[in-house]
Amino acid sequence: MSRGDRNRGGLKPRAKHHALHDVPGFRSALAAWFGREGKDYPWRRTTDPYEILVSEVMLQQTQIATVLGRGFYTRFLEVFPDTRTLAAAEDEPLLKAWEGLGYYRRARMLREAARAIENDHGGCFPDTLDDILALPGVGRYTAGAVMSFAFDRPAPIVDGNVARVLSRLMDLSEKIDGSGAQKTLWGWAGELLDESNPRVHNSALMELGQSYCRPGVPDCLGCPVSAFCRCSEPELLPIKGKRVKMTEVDESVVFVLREGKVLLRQQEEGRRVGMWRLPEREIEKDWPLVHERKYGITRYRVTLKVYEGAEGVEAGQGEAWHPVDELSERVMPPADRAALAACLGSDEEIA
DNA sequence: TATTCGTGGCG
DNA sequence: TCGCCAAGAAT
Repeated sequence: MSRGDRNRGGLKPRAKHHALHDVPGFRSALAAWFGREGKDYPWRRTTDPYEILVSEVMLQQTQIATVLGRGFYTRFLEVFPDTRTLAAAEDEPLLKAWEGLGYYRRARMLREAARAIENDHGGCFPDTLDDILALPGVGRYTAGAVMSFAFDRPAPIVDGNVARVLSRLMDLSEKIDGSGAQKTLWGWAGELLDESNPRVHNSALMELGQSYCRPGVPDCLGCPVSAFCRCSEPELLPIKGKRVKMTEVDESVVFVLREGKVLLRQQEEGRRVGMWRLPEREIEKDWPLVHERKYGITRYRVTLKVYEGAEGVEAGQGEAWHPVDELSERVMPPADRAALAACLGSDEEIA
């Protein structure tokens, strides 16, 4: 018995309809379900385009649970309630509000977007697709999201959720990474879009992708649009390209505690620019290894090795001594913060 | 087109 | 433990 047979045996109903042949039927089934079961997120309680944009940028490649559960969204809007305050933000408070979210370039580009709105649009958030798309850090998806969620204007969106939903719904057999498949997906999103109700329609499509039509094995029995779904093996869709292999790397850094201060180095360029880290150094033979931890960043599997430096260690270029009781105010990557906490907690053991 | 950019949670 | 990957965009 193949996986397809088992699937047809009861898990996934066979499609009776075709979404593109009964577009109104598909739209109403989707919207009706969303009306019943749609979740209540903070960004669904506002139509302020700035607040919507903040949520969308935060949610790029980041799970709702992270943004919501750890309070990033609410905290960010408290510190930067509008484009004017964000446009004027200094690096440190900006990155502090983003610390732990990752992809820190997003924060800088969000500030650039706020500056563009202040400088090029007189502080008034643009309400056309082209103008929103022109904002830094805003691509096709985010522009469509702001258009539909904030202004309730018709613009299709295709994110990971929608791509999964549509690839299953239409039984898309090609890899979704390619430009051809992307064009197809955006085309479907545009055809299916309910132009009289874009906010609800797009919200529903995305939420379907995170609930019933989730990655891996979906819950087709509860799915409100299963009658329209053409695929027989949803667990095999969408088809994705190969992932880059992880590369093992070591980072040897030094921990020095002197007169209640620790030595840190500010990242001058590249990833995590502006953030304070334990200084990478040539390690002397007699420095003891005091802590070791692994973390992943992009395609690297990093082993962070912390050695306790001896008397002679001095602050070099870009380095400074930071009082231990002020460390919470510095902007640091979670790995460095955790390593530092472990070193300060117990100087000797290797955690 | 392929790669880069973070982090945490989950099976 | 380890691979997978989540409301993408820029280069």
